[in-house]
Amino acid sequence: MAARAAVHAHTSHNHRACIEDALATARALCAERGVQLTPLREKVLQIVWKSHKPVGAYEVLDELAQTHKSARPPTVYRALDFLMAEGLIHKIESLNAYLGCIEAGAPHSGQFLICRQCGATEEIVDAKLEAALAAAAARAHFRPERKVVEISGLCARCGK
Amino acid sequence: MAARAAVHAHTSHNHRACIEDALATARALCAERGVQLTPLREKVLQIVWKSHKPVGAYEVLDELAQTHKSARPPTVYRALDFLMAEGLIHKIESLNAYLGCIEAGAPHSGQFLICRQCGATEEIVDAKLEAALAAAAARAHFRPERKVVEISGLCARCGK
DNA sequence: AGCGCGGTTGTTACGTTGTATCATTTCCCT
DNA sequence: AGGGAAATGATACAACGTAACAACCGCGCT
Repeated sequence: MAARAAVHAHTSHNHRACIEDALATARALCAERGVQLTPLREKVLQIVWKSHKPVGAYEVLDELAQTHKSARPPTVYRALDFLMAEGLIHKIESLNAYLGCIEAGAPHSGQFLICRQCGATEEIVDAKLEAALAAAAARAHFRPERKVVEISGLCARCGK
Repeated sequence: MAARAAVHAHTSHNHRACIEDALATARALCAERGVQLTPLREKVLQIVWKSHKPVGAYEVLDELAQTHKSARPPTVYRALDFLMAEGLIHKIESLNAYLGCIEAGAPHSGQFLICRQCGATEEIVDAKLEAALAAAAARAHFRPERKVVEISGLCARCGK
């Protein structure tokens, strides 16, 4: 799959293309892996990608229900679980909300900058930070499996 | 307040002393700050410190209700909010649970190693990791306020 | 065609986590 | 004693998440 151009949550960009890019990547990945990106799952992925702000499961449900009358909580959670398992979205633990992954394909725990003012959340990939996490775990003889890194504060735009 | 000896969640230690130490530190800190560590709040703090595993709010409620018949969810959440505001406990976001803070006094966002097997959760203080977090935020011109770092996996004992 | 099977979705009900709101009590200060 | 701020009591509800079973659907097999 083509590497997606780095898009910053707080900068303006063609978000329609941003969504399409994410969906195309997802379709390619799922085809390659032999897993089913069903219409329902794709719709949920699209809803999560509607913005660069984490979106709650029940917010997804409300959106989904507009075109999919039978949608219920399990409908949404199953789709979200699938998308997380395939590394297409992340859960933001400190918000109980979900965000499209900018590096789909390489399964990873993301690192996030969450603006408390505007809500925009940027996924960052920082090798030094990753190394520091690994080193900290190693020092305690701890075998890491999942790493949650969520920095809340003010983004460049809101912090001025 | 005296610096607490570094206690590792997974190593055996005199946990009764561990609790007493935490409570004494809390009493001293609150007195110094002129805030009220009421019997109710102290009881909640003690319950959170019962183990080195994060404890859910409703688990605290069940314990508390045994001696405090009028306890309700708001009772517990208010006490937990107070203890967090004073830096005496942390919330573990990925578990929706609470843990006693080993560095009470210096308000900080903790860094945690959470064993998925035994549940023991160790708070670590890693300057390099802290620096990496700050650097990552600075690179994005992001002003950090709260940092959530939770590494899940297997502790030294369980990972053997 | 009919059958069986795994994966997906539908459906109902419920469990867990967290809050809003207002009343009441407590306790200090004057 | 009275007034006010902080803390707690009490009721109700909102938000987040899951268990369990039924129904459906595509596909390979005979």
